Amino acid sequence: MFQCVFSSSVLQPHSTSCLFKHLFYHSATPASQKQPEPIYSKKTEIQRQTVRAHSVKLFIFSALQVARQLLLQQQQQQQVSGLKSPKRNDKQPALQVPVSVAMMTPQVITPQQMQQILQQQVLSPQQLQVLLQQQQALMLQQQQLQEFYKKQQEQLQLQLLQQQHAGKQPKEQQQVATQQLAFQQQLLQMQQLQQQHLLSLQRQGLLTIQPGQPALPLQPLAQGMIPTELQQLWKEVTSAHSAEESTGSNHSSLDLTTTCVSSSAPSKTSLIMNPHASTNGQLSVHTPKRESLSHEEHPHSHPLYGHGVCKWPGCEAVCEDFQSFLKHLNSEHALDDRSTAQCRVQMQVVQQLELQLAKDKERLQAMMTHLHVKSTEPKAAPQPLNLVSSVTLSKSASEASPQSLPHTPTTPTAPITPVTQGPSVITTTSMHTVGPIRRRYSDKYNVPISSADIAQNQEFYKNAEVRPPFTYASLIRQAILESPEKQLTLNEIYNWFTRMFAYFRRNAATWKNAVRHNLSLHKCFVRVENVKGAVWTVDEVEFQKRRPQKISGNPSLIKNMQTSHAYCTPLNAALQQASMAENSIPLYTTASMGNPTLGNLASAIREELNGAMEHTNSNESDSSPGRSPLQAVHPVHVKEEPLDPEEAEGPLSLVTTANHSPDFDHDRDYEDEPVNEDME
DNA sequence: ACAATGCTAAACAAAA
DNA sequence: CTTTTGTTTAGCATTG
Repeated sequence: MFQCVFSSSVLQPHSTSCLFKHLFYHSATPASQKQPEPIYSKKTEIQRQTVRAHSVKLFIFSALQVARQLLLQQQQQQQVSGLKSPKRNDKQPALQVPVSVAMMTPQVITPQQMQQILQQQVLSPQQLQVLLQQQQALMLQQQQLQEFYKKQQEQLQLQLLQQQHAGKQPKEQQQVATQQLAFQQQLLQMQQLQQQHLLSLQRQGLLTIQPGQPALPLQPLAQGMIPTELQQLWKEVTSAHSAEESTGSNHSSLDLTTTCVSSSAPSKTSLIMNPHASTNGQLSVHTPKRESLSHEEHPHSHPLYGHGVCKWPGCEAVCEDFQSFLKHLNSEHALDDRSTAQCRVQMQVVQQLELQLAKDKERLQAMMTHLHVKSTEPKAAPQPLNLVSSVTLSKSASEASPQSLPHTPTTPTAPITPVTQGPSVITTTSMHTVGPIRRRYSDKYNVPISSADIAQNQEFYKNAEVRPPFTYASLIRQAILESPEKQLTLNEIYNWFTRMFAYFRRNAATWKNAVRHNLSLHKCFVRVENVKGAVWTVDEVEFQKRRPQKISGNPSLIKNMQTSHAYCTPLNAALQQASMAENSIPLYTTASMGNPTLGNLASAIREELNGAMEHTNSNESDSSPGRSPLQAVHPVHVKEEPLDPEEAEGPLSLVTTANHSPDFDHDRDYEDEPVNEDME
């Protein structure tokens, strides 16, 4: 009965590596829809275009870097000149500030546009991620500039005041004026770059500007995506685990850099990233420079410093005093690819945890509601409500008065991402509850992955409407083999699909047809007449027959594997192995039982409540079959040497806390669930 | 260019 | 008669 909560069908964060190109094999478009979504042909086109997008981004980024440096220089000079009490005309500042706020507002993709992209699944996850990061980086840059600009204005005011009392120094004034001009030019340049970016997106057809929205015009910040929304969207296209833990990643270095490059500017992101949200220094979004600055006042409260140890993820360098720590911070964790990569990973960690917590809280609430428990849980109760209300508001609010609720998930019109996560609301509170995570990820360089990861990942597919990267045949086989009798009726297979994958809770007609089609088509599925009808079984020999072909014949899977096995959480690896190396009969263990951790405890309990723990298959299998976890981190685009098929034969545990309750979804009819994938 | 594979759509039939 | 189950065919995309 609790399963019904899955219908909330929330897109969870997941790594790009988890969202394989394969996932986008199909559009989720119901047959009834008039406009068939772009599928294959567009895909290659987009891939090509993404390269262009990349270069645009690179361009923007480098321009931003230049601008940043210039600004820093300017700032220094400004400070110097400020001390010398430069003078100005009264009119000057006003004239020199033609750079309006609007101008500095990021040309971000609107939520609608983003949602559209997400829904159409036109972009690969990687591409989406890139886009999002791009947008985010742009905004952060702009916010930084904006902040600096404000400061500058204040300084000018100050100078003006001083000028009233002091003598005049036209020279200084001119200098300042030129600096101002330069600054404006930088801003202009940035603006143009952003427009270029947006234009390119449009040209590529990735963005379709809605009629109501001005094409290029500067949208007020509130209309664009606020950082929290970006975070949310990012969450939707990135995964639970640390995608590219790129110590050695050079390909994605750009992405990484852009993501965190300028989070020093106070922004709404701080709602999420606020170091105060984390007491143990898990969050480290601020750039080192900034940190050193901002924490000089509160020397011993640095979230990255504690017990004489640098708490930068994966660092743990010993620093006797705070000063040496600062030194270490600036030298070892300067703004470079590595730091930003780690920063980004940390963001993902946090986001994933936030999501997880939010979801489980919501479940708890729903459970309690269902059981008519007068909730006394102080924390859990209010939040779901909060979220719900925000969503109900969002539709009208986001369009009517965008600025009214800045942190509302200006929701995407789509049913795809219903309620569940308010980006910022939960975050701050939730952070306190999750201690161990940082360690987990900081350790990940050399620590084998635990079954918790696996369970977590399965949860992912259970809850995120992401198409599993497996063929129907693999899934069907999976379902059948998981059953105690190794046989299932068609309906039971259906139920397994809907139970295990949120994706299969919609478009039932389509995928059920596919299931039947596969059952009939493949010899490996054998229909066995039964007393009560017929059940389907798997002819393992037959199945393995096709296997070698499949390895070479399903390159998408291989590619997925290549990209994922290095840094993807093990479940993905395991699942992929399951679908790829189907030579080996996977060992089905309930890993979540053996090692109930934060991530899967709730689900374990849930399963238990359902009385689903019928079989504890003691087929002991190492959840992470001797494969090396994440030491090597590779960018998505990097082609790695093909995975050795032998390696895939290792024992793998597909966590399946099987719930064979036949009336699994009786309370919920997934059939013909209204799918409004099109934007209104 | 071709074959193999996978997916969707759809027609059709038999059973429930 | 409707729905479910099962079979089959066709067309498209991707990959090697």
